Amino acid sequence: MNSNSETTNENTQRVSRKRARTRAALLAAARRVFATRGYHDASIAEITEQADIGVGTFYLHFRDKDELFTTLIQEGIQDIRDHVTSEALQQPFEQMLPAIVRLTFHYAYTQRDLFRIALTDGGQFGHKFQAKTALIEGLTHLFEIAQEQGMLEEYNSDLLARFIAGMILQGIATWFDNDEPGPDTMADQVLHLLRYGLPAQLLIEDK
Amino acid sequence: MNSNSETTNENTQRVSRKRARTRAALLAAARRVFATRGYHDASIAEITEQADIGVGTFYLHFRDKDELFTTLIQEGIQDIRDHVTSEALQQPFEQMLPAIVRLTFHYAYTQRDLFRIALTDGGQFGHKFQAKTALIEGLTHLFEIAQEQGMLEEYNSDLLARFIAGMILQGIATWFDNDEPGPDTMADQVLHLLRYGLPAQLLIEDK
Amino acid sequence: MNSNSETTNENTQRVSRKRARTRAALLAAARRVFATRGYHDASIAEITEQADIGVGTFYLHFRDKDELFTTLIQEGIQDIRDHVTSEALQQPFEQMLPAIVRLTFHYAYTQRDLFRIALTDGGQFGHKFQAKTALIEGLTHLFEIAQEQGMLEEYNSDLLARFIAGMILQGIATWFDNDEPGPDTMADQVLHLLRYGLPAQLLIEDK
Amino acid sequence: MNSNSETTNENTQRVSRKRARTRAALLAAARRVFATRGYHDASIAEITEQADIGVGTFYLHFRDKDELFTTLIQEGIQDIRDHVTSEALQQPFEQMLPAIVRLTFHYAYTQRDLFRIALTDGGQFGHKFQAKTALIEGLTHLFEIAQEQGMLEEYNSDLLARFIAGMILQGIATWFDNDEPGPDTMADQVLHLLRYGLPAQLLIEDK
DNA sequence: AATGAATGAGAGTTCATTCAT
DNA sequence: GATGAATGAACTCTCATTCAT
Repeated sequence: MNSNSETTNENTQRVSRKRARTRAALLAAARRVFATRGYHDASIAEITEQADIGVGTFYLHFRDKDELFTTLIQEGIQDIRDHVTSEALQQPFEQMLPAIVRLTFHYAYTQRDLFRIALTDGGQFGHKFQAKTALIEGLTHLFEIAQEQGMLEEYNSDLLARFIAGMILQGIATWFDNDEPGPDTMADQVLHLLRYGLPAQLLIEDK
Repeated sequence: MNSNSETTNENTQRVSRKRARTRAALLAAARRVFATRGYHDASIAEITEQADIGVGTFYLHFRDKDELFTTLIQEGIQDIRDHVTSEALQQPFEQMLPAIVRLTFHYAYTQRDLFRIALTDGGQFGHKFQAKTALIEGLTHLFEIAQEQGMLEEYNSDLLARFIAGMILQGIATWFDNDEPGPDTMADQVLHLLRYGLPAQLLIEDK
Repeated sequence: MNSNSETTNENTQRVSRKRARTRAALLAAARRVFATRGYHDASIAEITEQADIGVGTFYLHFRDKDELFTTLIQEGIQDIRDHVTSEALQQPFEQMLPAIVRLTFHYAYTQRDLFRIALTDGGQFGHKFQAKTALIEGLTHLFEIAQEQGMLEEYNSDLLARFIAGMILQGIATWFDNDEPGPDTMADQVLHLLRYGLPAQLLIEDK
Repeated sequence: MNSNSETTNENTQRVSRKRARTRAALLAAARRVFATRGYHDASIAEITEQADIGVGTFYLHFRDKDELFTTLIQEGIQDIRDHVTSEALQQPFEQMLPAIVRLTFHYAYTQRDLFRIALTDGGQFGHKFQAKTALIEGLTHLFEIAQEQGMLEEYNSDLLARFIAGMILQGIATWFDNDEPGPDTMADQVLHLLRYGLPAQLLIEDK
């Protein structure tokens, strides 16, 4: 009996490991295919072919193409978010914004293909999820704390978060065509702009 | 003969006016349909139906769906670009950046639906054209001139242009879900950030 | 202008005649294919191929396979019903039941393939429509009138209608395997049974 | 050895009891699923799920879906046939027809779901088996004996059997939508019609 | 020039059946 | 013997595009 239940257990584990491997193969293939073809021109057939599994198997793992796409993006973004969050939280509060900017550029650089997919095709998915949402939320949270401490009084913290997210995402989008400059330069430039702004001579307005 | 050629001429004009009206009806219908359905779920049939013309007629005006989309975006963007450029050029150089920011927000606000289309679905069109391209180019040009005058020495002007375009586009994207805050507040916040940056307390880094 | 509008009118008519021909070709092909394959094993591809039109064209005429099937049966049944009804109504009331039985067998014999389809596969369509419904309704109506005149007091008129419809349909079903005996013999036998019943010796019951 | 072979025997019995239970569970589940979904929309997956066994196990008991369906119907019909036959044979010949009619309605009423399946989907199975076949055969046999005894000379006994089977099956089909009236009333009405026929006033024909 | 019926390639999806475990 | 993940043929249906009228 003991051996029997152990065998069953082993089998269960083996089976679920196999399942997980198939799922992972699908996600990896989807990443490649979505990146080269875009969401709509990517066919399930091509994805399963690249993953070297049968078409029908796809539907054992994902309800449909939408769910595959959503899962791919969300798991990828979640992964980055987890890393960025845990590392940024090791910083004292004053160093957190630079940390977030640097870490986001850093991880996004290693996952440029995922961002290409998310930013190119993600918009079609009714804002349910978005690559940018996580970033905006994190920054908003940070700025709200800063406001409670009397800083940033002139700013709407949500807008501010969006602007900075916009800068970062535009920086990431630069890598879709060109791998240079790398994440460090990107972060330097963004942080310099945030710290010093532009020369007053460029910002004259008469009312 | 004279009268004959005049008649022909009149006919030609009438025909070309009719053609132009049909074309305009198609573009207007496309704008509505793309905005509600997105590029891929918009069908030529629905567009022609809304424009109250036959399906076949569509192909007398546009080679295919892609060309319609591209034309719609490009003409819309060109229109805004023309306005922004001509008005900004009336400013002295030092007031040009604020003018561009304000004017871009201003015109984009009146054309939110076009930007929704361009930013949501535009990414799929292999970077051939992009809503952001015009903006980035304009800003890059401006910053290059500033650099020639010895300003912005610490910045890569192309990157700087991208970051600021990113801020503006993210501001515009805010309007996809919510009409508030309006273009003036948007511009104020962006310009404030560019002028004063963030408090040094939020930007401490130890090396 | 006159000639112009006439031309348009002619075109419209020609086009709609063409449409009708295509639709008729589809119904005829469907009849053949459903008869040989049964509803579920009949594919749209085979039907359109037999009708010598493109697959897509099918969907200009029918929403889906269900609608084609339903239409096929209903138009066929309606056709028979119209004939039977109009001819039976020319009879005095007392001769109506024999007329209905004879006419139903008569027309059904010429449309055996349609009944094969309706009776073989029709059951799957949630009783929304049925080949038998028309017949049962007509008979029920007749028997209700007879009851108002004091006849058939021992009978439930709806049940009676069903039983007689059952006999007739079973007679028709006989032709699915064998063309003999023809409609006249069928009607003779049914009417003889209805008129004289079976010998009392076969129907003894002790309570 | 003795004990060993006994053990083997016990095991064999246990295994075959288990097998039988699994088979019965499959048939019961199939009955439910076919009744609610119809043959084509019933999936093996749903049947095995309801039977609480693995999909693969299904194929250890039945060659395919067709065999399951055929077996389900045939075993059910055979069961009724056995009961009806054995009970009817206890009657003297003259009472046999009423007995068959009553018993058939009686057993069919308790198995309405099976008849729904057989009559709704059975037609698709190329007349290999049919719910009605058994009934028609039995009646034909009866009428042939009656004919040998000089009765029913005006009738074709096979046709007569079909007509009466048609009445009974139509009566049973009434229960698919409505549980009323019960089997006794059904039998009463059928037997009354067979005994007395319809009033001559409804059956006038002029030649 | 304008029309819209017709086209058919190609998509997503299902499910009876197999077979390694 | 029992399992259920994997399979892939086959299906229905869509829609950009064509072309006879």
